[in-house]
Amino acid sequence: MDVKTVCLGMLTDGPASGYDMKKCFESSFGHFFPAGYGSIYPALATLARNGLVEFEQIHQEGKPDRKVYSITDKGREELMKSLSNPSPSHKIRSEFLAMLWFAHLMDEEQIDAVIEDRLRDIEKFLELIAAFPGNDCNNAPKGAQFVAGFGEHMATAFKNYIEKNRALLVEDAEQQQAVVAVSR
Amino acid sequence: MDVKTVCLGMLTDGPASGYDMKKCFESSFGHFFPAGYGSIYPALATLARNGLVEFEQIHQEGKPDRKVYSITDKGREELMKSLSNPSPSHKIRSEFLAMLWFAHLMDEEQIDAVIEDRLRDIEKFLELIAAFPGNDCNNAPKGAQFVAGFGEHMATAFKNYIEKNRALLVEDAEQQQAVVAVSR
DNA sequence: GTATTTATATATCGGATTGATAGTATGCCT
DNA sequence: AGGCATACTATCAATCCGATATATAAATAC
Repeated sequence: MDVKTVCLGMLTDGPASGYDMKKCFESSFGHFFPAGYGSIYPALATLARNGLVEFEQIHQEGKPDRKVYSITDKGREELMKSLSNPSPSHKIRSEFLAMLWFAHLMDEEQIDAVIEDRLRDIEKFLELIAAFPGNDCNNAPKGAQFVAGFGEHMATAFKNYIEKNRALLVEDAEQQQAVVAVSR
Repeated sequence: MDVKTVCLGMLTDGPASGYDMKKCFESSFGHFFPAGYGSIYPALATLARNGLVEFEQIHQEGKPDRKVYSITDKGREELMKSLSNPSPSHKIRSEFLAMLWFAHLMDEEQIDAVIEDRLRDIEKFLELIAAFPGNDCNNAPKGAQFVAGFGEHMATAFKNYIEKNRALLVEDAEQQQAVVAVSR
């Protein structure tokens, strides 16, 4: 399940260009599987080299050529093989949490700025996902609904946790000794 | 806030070897900022080259030599600069969600296997974090408590979401049409 | 009426990260 | 005797990330 596999999966919904896929990554996959051009184009090149996708070069007036990719039978087979992995990963990479681990080295203003920035980000994401009911590059809402619901659920949990526990970070050292457990 | 910066931060708590830091990444940072030897050793080499850390080679009877790193004043300065970034990132990379997006291409058994595997993972993580109150490589509990609490809170939310919504994934197409929104 | 931004499209590059592997020595279990 | 765990170091290929380059048209701003 790398970028190649996700591209392959997107193509089961119909042919698309690298540019189309980038948009799909932004709108639908962005919050749990981000990918940029630097991943997508090399992935498509490798897939084509291995015969898992094929493409047609389409000339357009006034716009750059499009390379429209389609999945092949071999590609469909490979995709099914990937989907049979029973232990797909789920990883977080958070500069936010890494930074706050060292909150004792920061001053209050810095901590507040970081927290407020994150809250804005979450709010923005919740708005984005609210205006997004099974609309775009994949019309099979079964998994899409589950994943969108997941995003909303977790973003809300994130927000709640920050709001209830941010005070912990700006307490001074004496008070802090009295705190035994993180509030829940 | 890359691996270099986190290593620098760890060293504010006292000198340590690459091996020590790996253990710290496993026990404390693993769930939100994973890093392996392939990241840590090059990071330490670069930090040393730039004078942000220094090290002492310690010979041990019966064991391989240890390279014990300490942070320098220049390193402390650099760390403070990193901690002043007001927009640290927070990213998820989930093969799990990417796979379930394509649930309509999978059969029920596969979906169940993937879900059960994830639930086991979450349970394992919750046990791990329960046996972990401000113990190891960083003795400043302010941020550590916040981060550990975060891990527990989010893992619980994750588990709850799966349990309440997994049925959505194995409904057949007709039923699915009747579902309007993801339950909350 | 010109300037800037946005949209459409391709692609590459340096640097960072991942996951596996390699090497070397001790001790513990069966 | 063989295998595995622990304690240390380190590197390599494959991949990924973020920024950047290139080009043109349409839309919007000033």
